Amino acid sequence: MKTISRKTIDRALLYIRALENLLKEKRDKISSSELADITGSSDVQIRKDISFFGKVGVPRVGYETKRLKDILENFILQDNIVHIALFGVGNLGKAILKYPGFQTDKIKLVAAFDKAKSKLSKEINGIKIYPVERSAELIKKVHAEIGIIAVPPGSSQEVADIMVKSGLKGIINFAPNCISVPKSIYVKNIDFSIEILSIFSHTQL
Amino acid sequence: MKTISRKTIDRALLYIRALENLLKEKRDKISSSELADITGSSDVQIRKDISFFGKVGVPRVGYETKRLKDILENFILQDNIVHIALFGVGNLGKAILKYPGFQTDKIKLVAAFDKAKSKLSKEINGIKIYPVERSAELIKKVHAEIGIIAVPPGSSQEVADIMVKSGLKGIINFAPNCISVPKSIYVKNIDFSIEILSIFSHTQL
DNA sequence: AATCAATCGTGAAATTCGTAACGATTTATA
DNA sequence: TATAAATCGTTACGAATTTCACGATTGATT
Ligand SMILES: NC(=O)c1ccc[n+]([C@@H]2O[C@H](COP(=O)([O-])OP(=O)(O)OC[C@H]3O[C@@H](n4cnc5c(N)ncnc54)[C@H](O)[C@@H]3O)[C@@H](O)[C@H]2O)c1
Ligand SMILES: NC(=O)c1ccc[n+]([C@@H]2O[C@H](COP(=O)([O-])OP(=O)(O)OC[C@H]3O[C@@H](n4cnc5c(N)ncnc54)[C@H](O)[C@@H]3O)[C@@H](O)[C@H]2O)c1
Repeated sequence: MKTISRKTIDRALLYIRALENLLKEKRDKISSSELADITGSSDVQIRKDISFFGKVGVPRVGYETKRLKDILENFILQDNIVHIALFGVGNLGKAILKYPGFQTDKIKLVAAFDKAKSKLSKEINGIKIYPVERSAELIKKVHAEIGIIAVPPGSSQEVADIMVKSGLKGIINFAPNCISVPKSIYVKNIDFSIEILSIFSHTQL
Repeated sequence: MKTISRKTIDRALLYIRALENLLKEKRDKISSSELADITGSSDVQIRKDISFFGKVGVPRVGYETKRLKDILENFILQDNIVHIALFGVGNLGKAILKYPGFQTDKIKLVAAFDKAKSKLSKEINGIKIYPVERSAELIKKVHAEIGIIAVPPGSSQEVADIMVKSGLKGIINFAPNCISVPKSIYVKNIDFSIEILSIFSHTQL
């Protein structure tokens, strides 16, 4: 049995997003080369990725948009809804609470926590903000799987520890420092400054 | 002459960030394995990366924190200051304008643009918000190199086109769709939803 | 001074990944 | 129905990346 690679999965998520947009435009067929143009990948790469899922396309025609999307989604997401817990309702946290992309049929932000009394018991976009002390209890109740760190870097490790204790299995960390967690927990760091510097170095070298 | 790989550069940016933090703690020496623990990399990977820059460490001792940071920075950033222009001052754009990480000695957000009349001529964190029509003119004046797309997905391509015309060389795109630009322009897409789904799939598979 | 332990640097092996080449399949059409 | 054109799927190849293995260097210790 062949195993799917992480890179293929991440690209497949891009394909899914593109396929959703195509469906909105009532495009019911798509070729690998068109999908490549849209996603910035290559046609061969796309066919190779898709081949993992079996023979999905038909020669001379391409892929059926809906069917391809369903196949990718079924494999990667399996009808799951991802539940998110947010830690830190400051400037970034507030934007995230208001983000419509986190209130869809696939992803739902279901809990928000902050340390500051002043932020508590407010409600943003229908989500109440709770004190961090209640996070373990509430996260278990709502079955959140993924946590977002949007607290200052000095508090990110402390919050990460709480997240692990609360049973979250994955973390997205916006604080500009590394956190250490058990290796069963998956962490993705997104550091805006590093992204900018990386892009800049791209444009230079 | 060997050329440095993109992956090495991106990891080096992580090393630099870690080294800066170590310097704040007055740690003047660091070994590859300690740096590996902090950054989540491996000690061999780190030595291999650093070896591109020559013989920097000393056996039995490790690396001199400041010297290593300087070497990495000098190579990758060369005393440059990166100037950023922001497009779209909504929920996310406002958070970005207030982000201290974009007002440092290496990175400066220098211009912000929005389409909506209501956002204009306000000032956030010392940065005035201008109408998009003035972007080409102002971006050239302040010599911005990198642009941030924080407008709704329906407007991202339109904004990308303006960015290219304005002379920006790199783009970070937070809108959840792909944009097409000349291939001399480097684009980095950051799609929060895809990141979440990717993390989720990690925790599942 | 000799020895030991820690750490670096690096060439080689192993792995992962992307690309290219090409046969197979399907539809359109003469 | 035979041919042509488009597109898929797959194998083989090559490039890039990581990991391994180990020699070289240094500082500490006896
Ligand atoms: N503002 C941005 O656009 C931006 C961009 C990239 C990264 N970041 C990073 O994201 C994080 C948040 O940024 P921000 O601008 O929203 O900061 P902020 O200061 O506006 O908000 C931080 C929030 O975290 C809360 N907090 C502090 N310690 C806490 C703890 N232990 N538990 C729970 N909540 C706690 C604070 O009460 C506050 O509400 C920071 O690490 C920042 O570096 C921010
Ligand atoms: N809010 C979040 O946390 C978040 C997270 C991830 C991604 N995003 C994405 O980032 C983008 C911005 O999100 P947001 O929540 O700030 O949206 P928003 O609606 O709050 O703000 C969008 C802003 O863009 C401006 N705008 C619209 N068209 C424009 C144009 N052609 N030129 C210049 N300005 C224009 C609007 O006037 C508005 O101020 C969206 O694409 C969103 O999907 C947002």
